[in-house]
Amino acid sequence: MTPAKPALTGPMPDDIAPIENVPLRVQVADRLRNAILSGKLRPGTGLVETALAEQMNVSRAPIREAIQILENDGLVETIAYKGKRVKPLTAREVAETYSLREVFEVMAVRRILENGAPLDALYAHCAEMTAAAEADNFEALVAADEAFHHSLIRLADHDLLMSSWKNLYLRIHQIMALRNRDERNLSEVAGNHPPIVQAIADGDAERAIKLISDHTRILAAFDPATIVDSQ
Amino acid sequence: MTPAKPALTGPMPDDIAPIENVPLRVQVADRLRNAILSGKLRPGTGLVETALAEQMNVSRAPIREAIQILENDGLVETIAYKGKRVKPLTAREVAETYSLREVFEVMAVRRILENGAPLDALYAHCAEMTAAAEADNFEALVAADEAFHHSLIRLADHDLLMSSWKNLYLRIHQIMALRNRDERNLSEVAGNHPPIVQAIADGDAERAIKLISDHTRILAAFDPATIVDSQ
DNA sequence: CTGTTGTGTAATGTCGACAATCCATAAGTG
DNA sequence: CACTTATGGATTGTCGACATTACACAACAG
Repeated sequence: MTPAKPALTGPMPDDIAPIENVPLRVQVADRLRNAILSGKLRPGTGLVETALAEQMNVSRAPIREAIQILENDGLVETIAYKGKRVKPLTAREVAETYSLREVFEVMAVRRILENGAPLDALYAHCAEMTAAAEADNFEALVAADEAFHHSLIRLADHDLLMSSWKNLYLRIHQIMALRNRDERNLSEVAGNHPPIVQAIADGDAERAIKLISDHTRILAAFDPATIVDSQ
Repeated sequence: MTPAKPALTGPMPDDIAPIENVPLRVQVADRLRNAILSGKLRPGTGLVETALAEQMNVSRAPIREAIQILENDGLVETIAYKGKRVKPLTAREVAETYSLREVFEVMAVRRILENGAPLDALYAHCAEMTAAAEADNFEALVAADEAFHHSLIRLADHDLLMSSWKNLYLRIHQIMALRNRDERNLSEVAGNHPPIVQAIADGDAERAIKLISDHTRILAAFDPATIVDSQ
């Protein structure tokens, strides 16, 4: 069926890394996004195109487009002829972000219960969390927690929900970076998740929804003083 | 308390219409958005910057930024170095759009029930719908329906929900424009709404949620043949 | 001193030109 | 004939320069 191909085209290490042709605007957007999400660029900080352009050694065009990308992400806002700045983060916005997240995750659980889905990934991330908690590794716990919730959304098999959730989670990253290190008991956080998976596995809709709902709501508690709301 | 101000600053007709300084990119984006939402630009249609620029007598910069705005709205997608096009609309996307809308509206009802809100606007829009149905005015009915749901979301007092819903509703506009005129009985559509308001007024959460849920789900029914999905 | 009016500066908004990339098609090669 | 390699055209990506706007501050008038 498939005739032998010429020998010249030998097997090639397929991780030779194709040359990524990432447009400048994307590179710029990624750098700025990282800065914002890591809290290095605090809410209210002004973003001046010319300054950024000079700093990054590119023209203003990619900078403008990058900032627009971040605007789409909801991380930056523009005031015509005045300037662009990292979107201020009010206590209200934080609360709204978490409440919408709750709705998204409940929706995911509902869909998983209705349509079914393999729960292996969820179990795996639970294990990761437990391990991280025992090792007292905060970073790892946070990563595993995000992986858990990401998997939960993915299993819901709903592209629009996924993209909406991802977009929302950007702000959650920002919020987490801005607020003081959570002094919650690590093992408590880790312990919250397995019952959720169990309830889903049991097909117990009411319990699963209540658990995921409570869980995301608890995460919403935050210290308002850490949020910069500069004008 | 307030000293009399100099007479020179007399009362001024306050509808003197401030000169609107709408950036070109916004004008372009609005025009393109209208074309897409009204179905004149069908999904899959390629958007060539140079052509648009010449056609609208502006340079490519505002065109690019306008297209990016539409990308944020989820109406356009870009393929690097290849082109931009009106995002194809698959049956799956349509279904996802409506299911997410359902979740949003249920969330709104929940919040209204929890926090309370004046329902006058909802009653008013119900009346508009009834009138439109009696006059057999399809356009007016659609407008009133949107106003009803918009008010519902507004009453939930949740900015993020509002912006998410608005963004979602853009696609609903597009879908409605693309699919054949709904042959549903106008008065039936109009009649769906008052019970929802009544249930909210009664504080009957379960009924209100079921009604709004059923209502939005019914709207999701569509004729797949009318959706263009040109690869 | 209060309020108005000018002016300058800094930022965004817009433009036209050039560079980089992809795709299709044709030319070349064993 | 199968496959590779040029080549051309079309499209997006990037750049630097100029236009427009808004704000702050100074100068001025009542």
